[in-house]
Amino acid sequence: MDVRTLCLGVLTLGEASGYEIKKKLENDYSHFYDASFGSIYPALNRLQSEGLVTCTHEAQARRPDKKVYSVTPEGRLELIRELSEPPGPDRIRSEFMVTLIFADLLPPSYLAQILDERIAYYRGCLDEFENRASEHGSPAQSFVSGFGQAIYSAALQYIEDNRHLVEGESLLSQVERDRSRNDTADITVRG
Amino acid sequence: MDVRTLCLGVLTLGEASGYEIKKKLENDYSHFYDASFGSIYPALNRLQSEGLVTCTHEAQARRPDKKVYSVTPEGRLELIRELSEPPGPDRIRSEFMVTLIFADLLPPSYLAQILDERIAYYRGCLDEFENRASEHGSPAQSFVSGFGQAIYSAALQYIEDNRHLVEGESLLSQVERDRSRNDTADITVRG
DNA sequence: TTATCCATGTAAGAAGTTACATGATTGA
DNA sequence: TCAATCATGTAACTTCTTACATGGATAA
Repeated sequence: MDVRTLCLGVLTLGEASGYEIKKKLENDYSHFYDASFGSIYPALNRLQSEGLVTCTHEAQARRPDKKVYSVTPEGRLELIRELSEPPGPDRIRSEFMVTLIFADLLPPSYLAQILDERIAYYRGCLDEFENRASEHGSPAQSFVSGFGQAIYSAALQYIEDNRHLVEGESLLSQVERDRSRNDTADITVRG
Repeated sequence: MDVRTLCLGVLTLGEASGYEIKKKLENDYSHFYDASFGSIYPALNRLQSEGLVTCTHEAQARRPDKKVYSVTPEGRLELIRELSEPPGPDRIRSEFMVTLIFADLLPPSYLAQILDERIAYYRGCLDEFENRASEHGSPAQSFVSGFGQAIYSAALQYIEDNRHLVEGESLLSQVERDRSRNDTADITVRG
């Protein structure tokens, strides 16, 4: 699976320009894959030279032509062929988790900070998932989006429940800190 | 975060050879990062030339010398400096999830197969986590391992509960199939 | 006897990112 | 006025993987 296949896939969901493909990946699928312009534009040119997509130029005032790509029948076949290869294992690189392996070397205040930031990040992702919940075209897309939600939700819960293991605090002081942090919100202590 | 930093980190947990670093990454941390020999060995040589690790040669009969690396005080400082950079976002590439986005294009039997395989994979990972549960050196390492467990557990549960969305089966036929699949095991239908 | 483990290393190649070039429009 | 959005593209660079070279020991 490379950027070429990814573009071919996005285009089967509807015609789009390179720019729009990038946005779609950022907004909808960035949790499972991403790509930069520097790889998308060459991929589209290659797909076109292979006859897997066609391109129509939309002239625009004082701006480069918008090149809108559509998948050809051969392109659709090629995508199916690619997707019929058994998917490789998920590849994850988490600097965050690697950092925590070495938590003993780092100051507790710094650890608290990156844990807080990560929690905020997951919360933001979950909010976005909920905002987009209505946009899903197919059940399959609901499945994929729901998977992301389930994972982030589990990650959030786990970090909240277990951060004391890296911060080296007693459970008691943990609860105390939660109390002061949430003093304007509901106070819930999870079991 | 690159392989160089990763090696430096693993070596702060105890001296090791390149080969042993690779094994340790495979066994303990492969869910968050991995690296091949082709990147580990050059990284170790670079760390040595930078004075961040030292190396002792253990002669071995009819086999290349085993080169055992240890972190120097400067190496430890350098690691702390690296880890003090705020960790970048997690990068995930999941061919599996990308494939499912386009489930509509693929035969249900194939989808069932890759879903089954993924479930088996998660089960295997969870078993391994449990087998290694006793080996954790520090609470921080328990945290990291537990995080992996929490994620795989959530992923497994989600796929089992929602696979009908991609397989296009009715919930009833789903339950029927589970029944026949588990006919020698406990039958539990999750709500 | 066949595969896997042990043990290090290099070179070629794949795949991607970053930075740059160009430049008007629109909203804060 | 400052940043972001729209819009495509190239070139240099980084980083890692794969395949190869070498080869005995050991377990199935």
